Amino acid sequence: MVCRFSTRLLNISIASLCKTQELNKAENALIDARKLGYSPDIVTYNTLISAYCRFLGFDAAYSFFYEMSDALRQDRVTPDVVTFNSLIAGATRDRLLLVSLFLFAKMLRTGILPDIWTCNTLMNCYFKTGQPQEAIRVHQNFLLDGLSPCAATINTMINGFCENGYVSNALRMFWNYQRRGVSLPIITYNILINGLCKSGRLYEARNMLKELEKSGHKPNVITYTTVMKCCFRSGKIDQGFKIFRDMKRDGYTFDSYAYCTAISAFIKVGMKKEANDCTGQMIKSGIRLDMVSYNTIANLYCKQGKCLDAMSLISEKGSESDEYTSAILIDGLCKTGYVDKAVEQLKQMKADGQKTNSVAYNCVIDRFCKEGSLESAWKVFNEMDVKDSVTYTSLIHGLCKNQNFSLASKLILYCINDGVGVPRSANRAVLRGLRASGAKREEKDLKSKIRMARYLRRFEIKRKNSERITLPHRVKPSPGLSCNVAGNHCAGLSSIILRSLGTGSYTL
DNA sequence: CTAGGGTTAG
Repeated sequence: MVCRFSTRLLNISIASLCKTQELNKAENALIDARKLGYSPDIVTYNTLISAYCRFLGFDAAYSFFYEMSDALRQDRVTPDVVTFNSLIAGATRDRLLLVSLFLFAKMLRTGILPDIWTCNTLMNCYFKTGQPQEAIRVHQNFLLDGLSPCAATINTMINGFCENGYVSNALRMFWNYQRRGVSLPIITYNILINGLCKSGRLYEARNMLKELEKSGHKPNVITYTTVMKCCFRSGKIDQGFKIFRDMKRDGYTFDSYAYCTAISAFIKVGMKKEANDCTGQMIKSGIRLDMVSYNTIANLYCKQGKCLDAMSLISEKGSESDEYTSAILIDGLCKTGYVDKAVEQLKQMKADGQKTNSVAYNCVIDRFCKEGSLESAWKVFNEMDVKDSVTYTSLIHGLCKNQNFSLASKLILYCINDGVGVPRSANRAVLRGLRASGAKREEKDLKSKIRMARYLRRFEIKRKNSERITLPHRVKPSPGLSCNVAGNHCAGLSSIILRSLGTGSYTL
């Protein structure tokens, strides 16, 4: 009895240390507890594994799991379905599809029955790696094996559809449940509002918000943050700030998502005082500042011309930084006249083997263009392996500034052929230049091509918005692939693994 | 334990 109580106490302590991201302390607590003769159970280990996955990545979690295998044996603790679900979720977070599938196979082989959360996590993994068809297949196979979907299953599907551009499938699923009188949690509404906003379907997003209110839910911080962000990205700036003020008035607790959304919008529209005040509030509120919060603060510093402060903020804090951090700092350097330093940083990034950061490159190219150093801009341009709309826009404007309208015109044609859209302002600058330099025929030609491309794009958006995945036929369990787990035939499941892992290389 | 919102460039 005493022992059980101690284990629970240990688990609670470890869980709270994990929550505050004090993983070293959590692990030490486990080590100390074992020395003192307390016995951790599977919950203790699961808590640590999922915290490792979340904060340090899958590799760290898996090494921990591996290093702990002796301890697990000594404590007579065997991994359970939660252990594997957590590991699979960790692999999913790092987009390691094959690792997820491998873990799933290992789980079945160990004789642990998957549950509905295994299904949710595997589906999520397929959606996140851009394979909605396979996600649907997982779903069907799990239902076939007798598991019933839970709310998270529906949410994972709806969200996965939205993320992969099949908002219509998501909506259809939502209305199907709605019609059957299934009450869906607020998360479902938030997912749909976000999906509709991001695909530019603002009218429907608005209706979904009304639908949420009809359902009896009260919009939460996430709902408001989603809608606020949607306003900013669609240019309804005042409406966005109104939501911000309403949230404050109604006493919603701001988290770092809400703060960062508002702060970034303030910065973008040049409301310096508000940006500063809001940042001050965020810091004073005592919420834990994560990487995105630091990126946002660094961006504020840079936009105030204090990019050296931004750099020391990031380096003081030590560890975490990502491609946003580099882009923010490099842009800061460019805009305060340290282009050479920015170029140095680009080289450093490449040397460090970081994944290509086109935003950072775009910042430098744009700076060179604005300075009129077209040659330097081309040099950076040629070092990029993925060019995008912003890259071309900067160059087009740069070329126009240098009176090289025919090359600018060629770039626009190249973009049209490649399906890369550039803003109207870039098109206009080139057309104007061609006209002024007397190239009437070229101007007319370009104009009609731009018009045609615009028409085709609108058409494409319309088509895409109504696109739906057709569901595959139900897969019949095939006895040959049957994987008998504790008397349960996981036929559909094993076929998923075999299909994805290829033939022969893995035995179940 | 596992699902939803936030940060960069023209």
